[in-house]
Amino acid sequence: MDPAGHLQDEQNEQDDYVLDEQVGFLLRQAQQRHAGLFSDCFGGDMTPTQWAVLAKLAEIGECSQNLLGRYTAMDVATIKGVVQRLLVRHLVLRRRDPDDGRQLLISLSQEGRAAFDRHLPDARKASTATLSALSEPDRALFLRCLKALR
Amino acid sequence: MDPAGHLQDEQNEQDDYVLDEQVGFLLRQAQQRHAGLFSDCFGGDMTPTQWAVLAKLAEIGECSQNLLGRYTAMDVATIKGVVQRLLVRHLVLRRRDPDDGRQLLISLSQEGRAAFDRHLPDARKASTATLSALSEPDRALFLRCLKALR
DNA sequence: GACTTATCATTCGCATACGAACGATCTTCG
DNA sequence: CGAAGATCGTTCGTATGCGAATGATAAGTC
Repeated sequence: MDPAGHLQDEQNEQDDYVLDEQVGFLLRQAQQRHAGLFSDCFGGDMTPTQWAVLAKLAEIGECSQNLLGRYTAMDVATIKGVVQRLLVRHLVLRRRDPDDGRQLLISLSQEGRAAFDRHLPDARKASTATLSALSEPDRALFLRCLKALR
Repeated sequence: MDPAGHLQDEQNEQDDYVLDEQVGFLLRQAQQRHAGLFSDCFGGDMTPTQWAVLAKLAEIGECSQNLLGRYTAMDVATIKGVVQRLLVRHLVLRRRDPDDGRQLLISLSQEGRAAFDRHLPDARKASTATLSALSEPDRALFLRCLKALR
């Protein structure tokens, strides 16, 4: 009786784990795909994280490095490296907060503002290209879902 | 009434670029969230990529390192490192392909198989936890969308 | 004012990720 | 057979990403 083993608790669960159906695995691949498209649209000139910093600075203006990291979803160690690389390229400015000796204030340089303006169309292209496989209503729902599991 | 406020630049319809609405930015955060949940579920014992290799090997059996990388969506340089770390932990075996001197054949060790069996419930928990913010129908649609933009 | 706690930045170590260059090996074709 | 091209694995360099430890500074408490 019951040779296929429908013992609802154990082996049934064992067999239906398919890697290609798992959120994490799909999320990783989706991000890889987006990173590739992003690089194409930007001509390899900038990474998504670097762009995120520029875009956030353009949005809110000067900001402490720590807060900037929180706004752009980056660890303190990560934001440090990203800012460092943007500094080398003279796209951002860094100064000590005169009112709080702990903080570093980061802002867009003129070059950084120009880079933001110049690449804004590329950023839109990257977003559009990434979602191109989805229908218009699916895109909206997909973005809502993504935000929900943030 | 100029509800958008004062116009400091020639902004307007160009400047509706909001970082927090972009797919790439949301994808990155979703993956960060999942990585954290995954680590929690696994007790920090394994990374998502390492688990992907184990799960794929459990699914298809012995496999060349190169093909394994393609199945798990990893660059040749990446899969090399992941396999190396799994080798150190004795979770996988590696041997030269007797029929093709270029290839390395990777397979699960007994320990690796045991680790897979032991962690399978954790993997399910991680997937479920990641999607916990979505309704049941939304989960299915979300996964379909993720697969579509792979 | 002195002590405790909190916050910020830096650093280290480890683990993905990918492009590019390289050598070794297999396959194909002339 | 032998040269050309394809495939596989390795290595290097660069860029996220995170946990943990450390030192500097600020804020809160007594």
